[in-house]
Amino acid sequence: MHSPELLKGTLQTILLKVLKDNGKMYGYEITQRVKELSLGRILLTEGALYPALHKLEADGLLQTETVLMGKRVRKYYTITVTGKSLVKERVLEFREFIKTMSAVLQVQIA
Amino acid sequence: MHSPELLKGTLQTILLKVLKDNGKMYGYEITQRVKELSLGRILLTEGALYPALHKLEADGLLQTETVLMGKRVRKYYTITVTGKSLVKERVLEFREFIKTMSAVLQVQIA
DNA sequence: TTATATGCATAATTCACTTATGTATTAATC
DNA sequence: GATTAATACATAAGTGAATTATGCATATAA
Repeated sequence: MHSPELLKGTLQTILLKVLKDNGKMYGYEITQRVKELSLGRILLTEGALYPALHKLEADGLLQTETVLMGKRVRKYYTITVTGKSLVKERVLEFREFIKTMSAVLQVQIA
Repeated sequence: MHSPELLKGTLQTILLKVLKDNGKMYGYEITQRVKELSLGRILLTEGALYPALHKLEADGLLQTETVLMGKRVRKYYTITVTGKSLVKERVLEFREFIKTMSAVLQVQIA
């Protein structure tokens, strides 16, 4: 597991990117996908996940659709057009950040 | 300038690494060096810098020496042995974090 | 002489996160 | 058949590292 400190500020970007790449997903599914992609190193907590999703929805970056699976509720999230354009920026910004940090820490990346 | 969100959690690592690489330095000097290394993209604020330096000193990772330059006070910081071993870990941890994030965001690094 | 740069410091505030708690269904295990 | 783990959502309280604001003081440039 990574130090949670480093994760700060990356959650929105992660959520938007995963939703952009995987289409319609629900919260729990996102946590599993992120866990998988990160080889178990990023475990999203519910207390961070749901408020973040709600905020992204309120900001018009995601839209939702609630579905009843048997007796259980599932809330599916889809990225909006605005969300897609933002995620591009955010990922670019993250790459720039990595470059800058590599220069400051004098480390080789990749 | 980078989104300040991403910087969160990296300040201690930056301070320790810069001090490890450059030997004895004072606060203001560190801000200038980081600005230089980051090509102006990381501008450390005093409100973040000084409390962080004080904490690192309190934790035994840095040690200080106060010098009078004319009428002006300068507080020089040096990294301790404990600090040196920690900075190795932290930089490694940051590299791991980059790898993980690259996998999650599906971006090419370097 | 007035603004900018140098140099340190701390207090109030913000905000994204962690931790804790709550509710409920479904599947696996014993 | 009962209990545990996994699935699925949600919110509230607390934390802590940062930002913003403020304060003090010297040195240099315009």
